[in-house]
Amino acid sequence: MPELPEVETVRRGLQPAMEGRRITQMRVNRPDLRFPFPARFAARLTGARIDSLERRAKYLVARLSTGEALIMHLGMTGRFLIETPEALVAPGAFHREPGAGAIHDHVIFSLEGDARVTYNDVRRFGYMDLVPLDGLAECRHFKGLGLEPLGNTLSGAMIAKLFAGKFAPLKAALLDQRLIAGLGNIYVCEALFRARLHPEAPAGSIATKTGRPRASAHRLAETIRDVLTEAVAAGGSTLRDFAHTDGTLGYFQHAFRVYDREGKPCVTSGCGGTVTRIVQSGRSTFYCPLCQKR
DNA sequence: CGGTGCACCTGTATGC
DNA sequence: TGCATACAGGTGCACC
Repeated sequence: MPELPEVETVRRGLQPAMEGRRITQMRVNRPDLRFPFPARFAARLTGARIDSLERRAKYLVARLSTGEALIMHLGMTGRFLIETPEALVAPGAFHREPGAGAIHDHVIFSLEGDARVTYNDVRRFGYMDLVPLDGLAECRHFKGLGLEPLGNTLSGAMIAKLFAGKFAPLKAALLDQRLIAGLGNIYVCEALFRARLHPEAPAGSIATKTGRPRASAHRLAETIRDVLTEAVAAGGSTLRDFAHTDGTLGYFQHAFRVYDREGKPCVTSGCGGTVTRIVQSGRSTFYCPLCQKR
């Protein structure tokens, strides 16, 4: 469930259960997720207080009282079950009937105040790591990460500078976390549609030869910001994997204009186009061939 | 170096 | 019903 809006939604859901609380017990049910857990993972977390829970791009970052940070990436199917005495379900978490299957529960945090947070990940593309707090930005996960699209650095001028001279398609450039960090397949499709830009156009085409922004670069910066802001406000998107959630996870999927709408009419009034699906670098791209120009 | 394609893993939907 | 195939929100790495 994990583009920026979904991760931010999860962060907000986990915050009350985790922030300011000490980890009293860790259960780690396997030696690895996508990567092996770091050495003595459970021991290094047990007894630590979580001073804050933050987000960087698609990562969750728990700052710990031990001088380390717990970094969590949700991959494709990572999600959290949150159980606290105050509420059995929190925004951004999934819900499960008591006693229901737990075969993909990989990590369980027990926290002060009888709170419990369970990390569940069917495909295990997610991972967790512990890194020193000092020099967090230089750790191997964050070094080389591009700009935060909801920060104050995203602008038409900045995107033009990043994309200038690139022949990779816009779709690929927007998915490249080294340039802009946090977009994924859904929100790239949606932002390109809103900016009326063709996903196969060369990334460099939004800039002049000298790297100055064209009008399309400004449009793109604005639509990225807009779609992410709206999605965060909606609590992210809930896709097929989460059909059995209780609905607290978000409803932005109802606002998709192109994603997963192959064969449906373009929503632009008077356009008359049909949403089309193509495959770019092995992943589905949805777009309107009439609205979106190269 | 820039760009592309596949591998990683499990579950579900679809078609024969 | 059974079985084969395609596809799914991500990304690290091998390869041209």
